[in-house]
Amino acid sequence: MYTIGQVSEMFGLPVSTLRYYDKEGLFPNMRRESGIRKFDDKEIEALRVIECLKKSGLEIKDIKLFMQWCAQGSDTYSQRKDLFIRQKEAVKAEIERLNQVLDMLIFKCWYYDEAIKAGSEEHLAGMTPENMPDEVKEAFK
Amino acid sequence: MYTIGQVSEMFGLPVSTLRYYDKEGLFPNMRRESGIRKFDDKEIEALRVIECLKKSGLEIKDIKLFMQWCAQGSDTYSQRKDLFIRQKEAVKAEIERLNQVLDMLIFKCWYYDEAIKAGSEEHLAGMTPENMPDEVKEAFK
DNA sequence: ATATCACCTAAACCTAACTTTAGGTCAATA
DNA sequence: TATTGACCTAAAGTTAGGTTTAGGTGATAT
Repeated sequence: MYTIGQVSEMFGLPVSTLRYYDKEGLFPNMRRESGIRKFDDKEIEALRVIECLKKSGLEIKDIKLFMQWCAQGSDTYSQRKDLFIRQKEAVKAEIERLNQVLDMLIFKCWYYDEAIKAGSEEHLAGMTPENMPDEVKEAFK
Repeated sequence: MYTIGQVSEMFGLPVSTLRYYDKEGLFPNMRRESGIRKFDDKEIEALRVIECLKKSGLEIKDIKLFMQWCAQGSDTYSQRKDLFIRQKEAVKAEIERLNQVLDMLIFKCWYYDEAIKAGSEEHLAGMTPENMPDEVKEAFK
């Protein structure tokens, strides 16, 4: 059982953010004592899941839905599982996209390395992959 | 030499977005003919870089800076390279973060699989890694 | 000749996810 | 007793990255 200030410390989140999450319905049936929020283990675990789902790209309103499913009990297991499957695929896709971006960035680092060495970019204009180090070739498409 | 409509098609970006980028200074000294924007190869290449830097998490105002460096010539090679190095590290870090999120999501998929099989979550409360498949263990921390 | 189409601008609008502000309660400390 | 500190609310403000609107120009198709 923690106060909002303690939870803020634990998670490194501003108090205002926790209040905002609560207002958005991310902690359905959180306890209160004379108006003051009491974060139980259930809310702490919820917050961990919130952080995870947020990082996976889910919006607050959809996280709210998930939390409502949790409050509804075992009838919603498969909806919850499906959500996690969707987010899993979304994160996989995002990682793939970022790996392509990474290739391009690796190429650009090499490109400017060469440009700095030569003092100009001119010789880099009609470049073919043969003249590039292996790690850079991939990025050339 | 392309019109804004052609570039919109090529990149799958709304015309309004291209105008917005221009207004934000992402195409310094783009040509115009009687008021109408002309996208040359330089701008097309710029747009490719813009897409990459955006996906790497760079803000528009910093992309604008980069484009100004490009317009300034060879004096700014090392600043440009440093930027790409920074973004490369940022993307690497982001990929790592997402891999952790992915672990958690894999765990949750397994968790709800078990819960569905058993009809309840009760037996999952005091779980230790031994009872989990290999791919799931990592996510348990 | 008129209507449509692609282009233009400035300015208002939009959305998500917070953050800030202004004002208030209550308990403990100086 | 007065003030500090942790909590509360409702409502307004903020930011990034666009999108939409309203009004205008000029070339081509009917």
